[in-house]
Amino acid sequence: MPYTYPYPRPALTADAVVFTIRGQRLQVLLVHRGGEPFAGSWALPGGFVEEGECASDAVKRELTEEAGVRDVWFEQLKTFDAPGRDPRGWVVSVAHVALIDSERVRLAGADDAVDARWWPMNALPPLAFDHQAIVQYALERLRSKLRWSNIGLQLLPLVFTMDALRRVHEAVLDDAIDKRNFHKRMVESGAIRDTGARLANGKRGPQPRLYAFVPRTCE
Amino acid sequence: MPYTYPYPRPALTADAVVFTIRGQRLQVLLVHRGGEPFAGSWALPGGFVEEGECASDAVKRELTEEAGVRDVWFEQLKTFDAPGRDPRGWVVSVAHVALIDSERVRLAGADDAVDARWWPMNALPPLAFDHQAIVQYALERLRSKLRWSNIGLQLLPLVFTMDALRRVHEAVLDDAIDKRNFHKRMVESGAIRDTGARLANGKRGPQPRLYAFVPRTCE
DNA sequence: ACAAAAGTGTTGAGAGTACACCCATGC
DNA sequence: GCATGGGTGTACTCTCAACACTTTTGT
Repeated sequence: MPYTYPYPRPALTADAVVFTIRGQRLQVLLVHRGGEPFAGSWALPGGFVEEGECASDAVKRELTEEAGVRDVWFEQLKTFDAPGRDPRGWVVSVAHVALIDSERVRLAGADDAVDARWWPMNALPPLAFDHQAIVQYALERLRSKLRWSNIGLQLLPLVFTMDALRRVHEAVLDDAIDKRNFHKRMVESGAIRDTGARLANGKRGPQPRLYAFVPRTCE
Repeated sequence: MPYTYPYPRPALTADAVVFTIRGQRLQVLLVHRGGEPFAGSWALPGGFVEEGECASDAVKRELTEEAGVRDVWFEQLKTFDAPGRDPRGWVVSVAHVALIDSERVRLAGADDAVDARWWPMNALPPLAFDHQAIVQYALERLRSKLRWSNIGLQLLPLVFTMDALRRVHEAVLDDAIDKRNFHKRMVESGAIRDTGARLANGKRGPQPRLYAFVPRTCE
């Protein structure tokens, strides 16, 4: 390295706000901190960025390690670097938002000595560092993206019923959505495709159609 | 500091894409690099973040030093951290977008040994590092914000004519805008206020009204 | 038969877009 | 008086929101 910096350097972490839908509620993945600081409290999954990788690589690593998932949609959210946000010193966090279908997740859980849990968005425990603010910011981003993109599909399996998709939107936006208008909007947007198959769910009523993503631009 | 990190740390810089309107064209502030790497080529204004400050403080410093302006609107854009983006090693940049009225600017210029210049957006020189990509990303952000916010006002002096505001939008979006529809939209949005005064510009035609910001939420 | 769930169409309001002429002032 | 630039209104289209009944299937 032919040039040098006479500057002090921050530690760099990558954190992820991982959303999913469980029980028709929007939930966030949190890990229980074992070590100081904030030992015993809950925090966003994340970790240090290593030299030679970028923050999004680090997020990919974290998601694989702590949630056992690959090929997850995520994007950079914002960098949080207020002085004093970490009592250990100068620690800058590149926060990300990730969306996953909860069915695909296998939390690291007890076997990995990592205590990771889903928490409903409207009943979060106290969070370490400035993670509360990060989660709020992520929620706003998710909501605004949901309104003008097909991002909601990332929270569902590859095929899904129209009602499931609508419940995802309702859970994220925390508001009721008219069934007919929603159906029309989704079909006309071209984002989803009728697979022709129907779900035999054994419930009363006709068997609901199964839809799939149209594998186009999603971001 | 009771805790330590056994991790290598990146250098942290804060860069700014500073937009202005000059000659009815969208322009970007660039500085001529004196030292290696990329000596002699053009780059975004920016510098290292110091311990105890955050990236946005660093941007404020830069804007004061290199453009002689205070109280400038800016926001965080995105963090760029691809390995190899800086030949000196591991350097992470928190990029920002800033908007200023070019009349307020006093470029550092020759007296400060900093060679800073405005460049029209559609005729940029080759840029150092990944700054080309940062500028493109900033332009997209600016355009999308312009469509649904009053951010364009930041590019004008405190009072301005309706035509000036429209030319700002046209310069940023690179598209012609209908005069009447624009006028209606702006007035109805409540973002601007007729000051009652008119501009005596000595040109033919009636004296144009002068408008001012309504000092509300701008972000 | 009845209860539960899925599917579907119309109407009205508001936003946005296209479009042309008159008036004020300087020369 | 004429050339330049500022200022304004209407009609159409499209999007979005409100709103209820019929059909299918399980019990």
